[in-house]
Amino acid sequence: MTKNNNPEWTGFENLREDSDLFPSDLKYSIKNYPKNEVVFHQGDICDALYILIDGSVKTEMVTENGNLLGIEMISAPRPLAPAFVFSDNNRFPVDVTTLEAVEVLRIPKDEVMRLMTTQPDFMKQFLTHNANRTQFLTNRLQLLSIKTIKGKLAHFLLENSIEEGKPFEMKRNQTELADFFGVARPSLARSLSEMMQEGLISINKKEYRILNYKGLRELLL
Amino acid sequence: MTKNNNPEWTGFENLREDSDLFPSDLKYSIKNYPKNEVVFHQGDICDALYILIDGSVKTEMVTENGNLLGIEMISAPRPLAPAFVFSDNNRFPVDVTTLEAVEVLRIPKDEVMRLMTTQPDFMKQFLTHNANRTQFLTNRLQLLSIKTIKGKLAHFLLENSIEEGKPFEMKRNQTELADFFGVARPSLARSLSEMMQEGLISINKKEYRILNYKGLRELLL
DNA sequence: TATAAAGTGTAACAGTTGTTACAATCTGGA
DNA sequence: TCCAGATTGTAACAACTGTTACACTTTATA
Repeated sequence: MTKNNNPEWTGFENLREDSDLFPSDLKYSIKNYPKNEVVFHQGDICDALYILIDGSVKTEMVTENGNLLGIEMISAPRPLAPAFVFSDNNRFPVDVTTLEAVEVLRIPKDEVMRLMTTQPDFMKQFLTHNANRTQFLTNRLQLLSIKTIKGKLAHFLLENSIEEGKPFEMKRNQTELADFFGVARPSLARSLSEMMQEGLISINKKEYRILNYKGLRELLL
Repeated sequence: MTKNNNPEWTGFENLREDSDLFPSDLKYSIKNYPKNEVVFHQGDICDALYILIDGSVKTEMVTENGNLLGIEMISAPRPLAPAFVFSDNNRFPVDVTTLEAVEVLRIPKDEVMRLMTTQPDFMKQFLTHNANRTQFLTNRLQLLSIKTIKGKLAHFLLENSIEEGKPFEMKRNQTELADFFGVARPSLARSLSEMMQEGLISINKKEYRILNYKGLRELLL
């Protein structure tokens, strides 16, 4: 679900050199941020296209009650909330926080519009990327609409396991996973340990393994 | 939240006549559906841009466990899941069901691409619309991440009330509202009646009124 | 208007989750 | 290596929600 090695948004690696995607006179600026710094706050005006060209960040949504809802972890190169450049209420929907030192490219809105109209490849990439982001959001919706924690876990684990029986690396710790699901951390831990006792899964540090696919799928019924 | 009188997507009212948005040789087709018919199933391939030009539909997501999650009600004119034309996995994320007799315009994907490159106004409208849809989805995410039913209700009511003290019309019945929140109908009814007894709101048929704004906001803390 | 269908109010109970608290373990950096 | 902070395991209890069932009311339509 959280593929960050997606090749769908390219052309930024060698930005300072020539690029097919960009005209040579493109106006842009670059800004650096250290580790664990907030790049954007939820609600900030989004008046330009921001592209993460180096490093990685996490995004999370702050609920009115102060609870966090983890959204995703993003590795360069990828744009940050690109859809919102063009929305009527163009504000960031999430907090963006660096996980390491980060470099962010900024292209003003009117320059983005120029790119859209003059560079069909850029436009296509932009459209496809936004479409995939929408798909990602509907996935999150589906996950959140599952009512039980075990159901969410089953959905998540089945979606993330590459192949039957093979383990995979869980990139989130329990706290982050609980935020991702929008549940309390001890509740998640309880569900995990119950599923281990039931022989559905095994966990060794960050290595998760599904032991009983059929049983997991039944949690979704 | 569910504004359907949004003027953001126009130019389809007089489609059969001339339109600034469309070249005269645009290839398209039109299809009609009766009331209570499924126009698209979740998972159907989305190989074209579909625009609702008459009538209204509802969209809902079917969870793996068979539960429904109501998404929104859409009135013409508006495109249906336009983002997904360009996604890598271009499938409808929801069931689309007619609420009345409906007319749907279909523009093939390559024609959409031609429009995007030759009609800047169409492109801008498309981008803005998709941006607003993304915003809508993040709003749904935020709503779903609120853990208590009363919290969801408070969020929803405060967002929908136009002005302090003035009532507003609730367009959904309890069953639909429960699906919208992703909760069970009797649980929603219980929360509603408790909030009435606590003097927070009053309900008369479809007319909802907030009696105590401060109290409602406290449910979000 | 009569009648069926849809929508609503409510209750009891089981099941799940949140909260809080604390101990145990792991991990990164001094 | 050692220590402080982060992460995880776990328990008891309260709070909340789901499930099921049924009566009542409203609405649509034959």
